[in-house]
Amino acid sequence: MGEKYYATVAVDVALFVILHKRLHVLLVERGHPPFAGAWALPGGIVEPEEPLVAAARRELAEETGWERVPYIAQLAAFGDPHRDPRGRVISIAYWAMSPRAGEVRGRDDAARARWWPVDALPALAFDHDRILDCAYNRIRNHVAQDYRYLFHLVPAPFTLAELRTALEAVLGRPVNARNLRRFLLAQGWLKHTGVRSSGRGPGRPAQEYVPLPEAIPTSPEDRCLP
Amino acid sequence: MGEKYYATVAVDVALFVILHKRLHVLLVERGHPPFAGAWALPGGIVEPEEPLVAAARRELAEETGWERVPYIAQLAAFGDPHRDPRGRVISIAYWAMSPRAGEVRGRDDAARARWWPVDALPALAFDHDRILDCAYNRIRNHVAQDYRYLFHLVPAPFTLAELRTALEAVLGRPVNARNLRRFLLAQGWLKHTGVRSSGRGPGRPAQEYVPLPEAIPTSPEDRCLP
DNA sequence: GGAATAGTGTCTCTTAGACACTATGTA
DNA sequence: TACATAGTGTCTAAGAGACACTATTCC
Repeated sequence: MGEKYYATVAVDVALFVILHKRLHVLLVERGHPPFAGAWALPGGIVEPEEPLVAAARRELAEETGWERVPYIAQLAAFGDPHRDPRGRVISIAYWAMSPRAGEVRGRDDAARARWWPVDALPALAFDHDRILDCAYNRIRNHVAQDYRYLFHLVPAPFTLAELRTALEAVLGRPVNARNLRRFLLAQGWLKHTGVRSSGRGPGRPAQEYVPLPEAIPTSPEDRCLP
Repeated sequence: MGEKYYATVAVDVALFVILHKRLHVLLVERGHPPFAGAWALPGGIVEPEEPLVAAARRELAEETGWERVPYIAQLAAFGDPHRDPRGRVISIAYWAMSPRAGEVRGRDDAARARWWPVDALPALAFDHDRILDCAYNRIRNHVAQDYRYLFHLVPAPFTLAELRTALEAVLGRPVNARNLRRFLLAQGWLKHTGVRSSGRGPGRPAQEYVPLPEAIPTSPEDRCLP
């Protein structure tokens, strides 16, 4: 294998959050061609000495202004020969989750960044619709298989109802409250903080919980993926 | 994103088969530096106009002499800045399965290719031990979650005992024959071919089955991954 | 007959689903 | 009080695990 052929290597990131009881993803508006004015996943070129996941984190930080997202994992490589009209670009896609869903500032004042509900997306640049499809599948499957991933989507301390709302947002279907409660409490993942949330509208106040540190899934970064 | 930086893009493939009731993977002996003489996953550079999975298939065909493996899926991208001493090489790894486990011929007479049991591997070139670790995890998780993947590891027609042997090889632990049989027959995945295998040693001959075409998992190639 | 492999009957335990019920807050 | 949300008791059905049993072949 002689280094015969070179391609551009980029990263793109699908960052998911829960907003207004719905699953949202971060998109940025492109300021330059190609696809100027279209919405796209945050991303960019990998630097020569930069690990892939570091590039993903850097691009995310540049778009959000946040220093660190608590969970990020590789999604897949997208390398269709003509996915970028400028030439061959292989994109390593990542997916990430954050319990913070506050203001995001764009890369500069020209570029806008905002949260979009995953079930009402705009048209996307490049093959980002495919990437996002893939990422959405991934987060659903992961969360469905291990509810502990919810701890990265819901800020602690949380009530069991908040966990359920997040789960329903990710799965896109209602979840039986009784069964979820029974399951979560049986796992021993949660520490009960005597505190009760109250004052938020009518209804009985709920108990608040914090996840045990060892129950929080660690970010695989670029380690082995299941 | 101006095309500032270029890297070499390669593919590597972990092809799994069942051999002598054990899970094996295809490795090739490197003929040239770096890592001359060491064993490595089959792989090579992606051509300019070549889709990634096509490159993976091509490299596999060159190493095995087989035209087509029935299942191949993307594993992950490995892009550590110094994983290749010659410079920056991003490798897109694939994993594949085949029910054929016969002779493989090397790329040429100089390069050897052979099957290695996954639980007794030699030292590997580059970061291929990490890739293979990842691939082994992947096949285990996939098969454990959906036994239909076994149809790509066991040549049809097969007996339920053959399926069980393959499953045990992949999972690395014994599986209860009664429960597996009950489960498989309940799924309606199998068509009973009246044929009975016989003449192979002592014991009652077993019924033979063929998987229904719609029960055979299709190769995702580069479509969305779960 | 004995060894080896294929296949069955059936009990238990765990878990998910469903749903009616009670508890405690706000307006 | 009515209403909304939190939380409990409990029946049911499905599936996994275990294990003793029968069936059919080769030697």
